[in-house]
Parts: sequence; structure tokens; C-alpha cells
Amino acid sequence: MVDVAVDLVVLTIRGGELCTLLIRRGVAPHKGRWALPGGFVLADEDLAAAAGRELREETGVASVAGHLEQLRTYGAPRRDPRGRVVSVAYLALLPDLPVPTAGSDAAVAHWRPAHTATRLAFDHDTILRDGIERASAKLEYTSLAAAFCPPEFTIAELRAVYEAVWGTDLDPRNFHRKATTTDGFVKATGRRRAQAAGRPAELFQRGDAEVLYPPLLRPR
Amino acid sequence: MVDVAVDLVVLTIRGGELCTLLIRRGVAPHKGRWALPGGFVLADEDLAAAAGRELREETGVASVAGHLEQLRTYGAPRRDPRGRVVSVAYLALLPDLPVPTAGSDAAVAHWRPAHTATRLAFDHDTILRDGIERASAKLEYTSLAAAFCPPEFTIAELRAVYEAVWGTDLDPRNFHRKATTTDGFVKATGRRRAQAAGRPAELFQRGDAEVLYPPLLRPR
DNA sequence: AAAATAGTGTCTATTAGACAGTATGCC
DNA sequence: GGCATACTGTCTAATAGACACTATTTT
Repeated sequence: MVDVAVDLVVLTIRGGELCTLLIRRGVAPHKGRWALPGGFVLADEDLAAAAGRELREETGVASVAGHLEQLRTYGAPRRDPRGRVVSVAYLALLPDLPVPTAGSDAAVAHWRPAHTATRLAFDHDTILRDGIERASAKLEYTSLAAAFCPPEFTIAELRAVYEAVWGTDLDPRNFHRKATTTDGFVKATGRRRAQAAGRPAELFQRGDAEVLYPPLLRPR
Repeated sequence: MVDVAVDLVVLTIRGGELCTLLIRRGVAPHKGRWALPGGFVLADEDLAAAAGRELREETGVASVAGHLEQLRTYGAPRRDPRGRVVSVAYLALLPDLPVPTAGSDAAVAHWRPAHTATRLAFDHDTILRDGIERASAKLEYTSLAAAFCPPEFTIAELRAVYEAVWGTDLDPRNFHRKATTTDGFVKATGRRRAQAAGRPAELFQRGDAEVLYPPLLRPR
């Protein structure tokens, strides 16, 4: 008999950088260390429901926008000094929210750059790494990048998602062509949005396709 | 507090068909139904170790050849009528073995066609479906197809893996070119193997690359 | 007009898909 | 020789990457 927890890798794009939600632990073990948000699964609760509940409690997000999927399960016998805890990690992708750190929990959540976040509690370094790698891979062959964007977004915003997650620059012209011609990726709204300067960009919504074919591969 | 189990989606190619290892349950619940092999994780046992142990017990395979990876965790509150059981599913890919059903367990394992296997115990229909989908997807962008083959194999055998898993025919000439020119996919041994008829095929080993770039995409 | 950002068009290299043709074995 | 399978070469269409150029806004 073991305890089952869910841990959350919550990713968003803030200021052109991939960020993850971390909480500072107020109690032992690993008191004072940064950790992924999470908690124990309730007696009669589904795993995905527990992940959604923790996400709401930590971020205040209804999670209607964005995306939540199971990442991987971590169950090394001594990963938690309190005893045997098997943790089912979930990956959440969210648009940059106006209320990112409003936690009803005692511990307040903070956004931290995801690529450099390290020395986390438990095995959360590994879980975070796995989450970033999953997100990077899924941007290639799914339309999931739009989960980082508000309901209506410009092609430049969509490109910024790829650039932040992959840590590379992409050619704006070629990206525009790929995004707008790949079937089901984005849907034109006809509306436009004015920037600080320059020609106003057309606004798009997420398309119907889950899978991009052909995929949008990372440059090697 | 819940029980944690591992369930195994064990896949191989037999007679040009994708097959999965199933056991007939001898005890309630779901007595007499077909089910994925699996069992409970021991008190101080790592999840991957438990999966490897179950694989050995059910198949007698040392699992040195082949491939074993975590698939996904299934934890719906009422998925097991005995109580709360969270199951961490693993996916194993094996070459067609001379001793496939030698089980030291009371229940004997049998190979069954994977694509048509259905009406399994618990939520094992879903787990098997997810395992097949994972294998199909990973053939596209990894060199994992070789895990289905013996240490030395012909390009035709490698192609048969793709055709069995994807359920499609591939052009032998184009596949040969793709397999032999994609960096790190296969390594020539210089040896040949005589068939029943026709020119003997060159024997290859698995290459160093984990990831295929560019990928070998399923036809749509 | 200058600057800035959005978007289109064009050229080239690479790759996938179709398939003719050649190589090398067994009967 | 006939047949079967392995392998190579060639043509064409689609796609990615590089980048010139046009469009539409603010200052």
C-alpha cells in the first residue's frame, strides 16, 4: 500500500521565455526548497481530476483554456523520505495569465524560467526536464502550441511559443507560411490587432487538427 | 493509501502480424477473461524493476534484447472491483521468441493478434490500444523497430515490422533506401542470409541513433 | 519619410513516392 | 532459363530553408 500524489509541470510563456510554476515548500521534507505544485490524490478521486483540482488550487485557473495531460509516473522507493509515494506527474500548458500566482494555498506559487530552474525538491528536477522535453516534442507534431496562446492570437505570438520552448530562432516568413498552410493548424478570424508599430497582424484561432501533417520539425 | 500494480503491453511480430501477450485469468475478478500480464509492485521495488520482473515471470525472457518503457498510468477509482488499484502500464517490444509462452506462473501466457484483441479484463482494452498507438508513433521518429528484430536482421524483416504495426504496405525499394541512408538507423555487418528463394539479403544491426531524423512518417 | 512589423513570392536543396531496371540466389 | 527476392537508379512532386520584396501601420 502506497500513497499516490500528483505533481504538476505547469508551463507558460512570459516575456518570450518558457516559465514554470513553482512553490516554495513551507514544511519538511525539503523545507525552503522550490518544488512543483502537487498533492495527494483523494480516496475516491480520479488522477486527472486530482491534477485539475491542484491546478485550480495553485493557479486559480479554471483550466478551460490551455491543456492538461498525463506526463509520467515516478515511483522510486526512496524518492520521498516520508515513505513510499508514487507520483503521477501531469503537464499543463497555459496562456500567460493575468493572475498567475493567486494561490488559495498557504504556499504561494511563482513563475520561474523553466530552462534554468534546478535544485528542486524530491526528484522534481527530473520531472520538470521530462515535462519540457514532452512539450518540445509535442510542438513538432501537434497543434498544441496554441494552448500557450489566448483564444485569438497572431502568427508572431504562435512563433514566439516555438522559439521560447525550443530555445531557437525561427524564420518569421517561413513560419508564417507553414502555420497558415498546414491543414487545421490555425483558423483565420478576419480580425486584426494593432501592435505598437508596424502593420497590424491578422488574428487566428486554434484549428480543428490535433496532429500536424507534415510535422513542424525542430531545426537540428 | 492504494495498491500499485504494473500491467504489461508486450508486443512482438509473429507471422507478419503484430501480436500481444495475454493471460487467461484463473481467479476472480474477471475469471476466465483474457488480460494483460501484470502484478502488484513489491514494497521496496522500483516500478521499472517490477515491470521487468513480471516480464521475466510471464515470458521467461531476460529482456536483454527488446525494449521496455513506461506507457501510462491508469487510476480510475473503480477500475478494479477489489478496491483502489493504480496501475502503471509498461510497453515491451520483443523479437519473436522461440519460448514465447513459457510461464512459471500458474496462468499460461498466449500470443494473440494485437489489433483484434478485445473484451479484455479491467480497462485492459484501453491500455492495449494506448500501447499499440505508442508503438506506432515511436516507429515514426525512433529506431525502435529494431527492438522487434533479432540482433541481426534484413531490411525486409525491418520493413515487416513497420507493415505489421502500422497495418499498411510499404514500397520495398523506397523503404530500403530510407533505412540504409538515415543516419544511425542500421549498421551493415557485411554478412548475408540466404532465403528460401531469391538473392540473399544483407544482414544489419541496430544503429547508434535513438531518434530518426528526418522521421519515417506513416502514410496518410 | 523613416521605422517597424506583417505578409507574399521565388529560388534552391532535400526528401518522398512511383517505378524501371539490374543483381544474385534457387528450382 | 525461369522465377523470386534484393538492391540501385531515375524521374517527379512536395516541402523546407534562405531571402528579396511588398503591405500597412505608427512616429
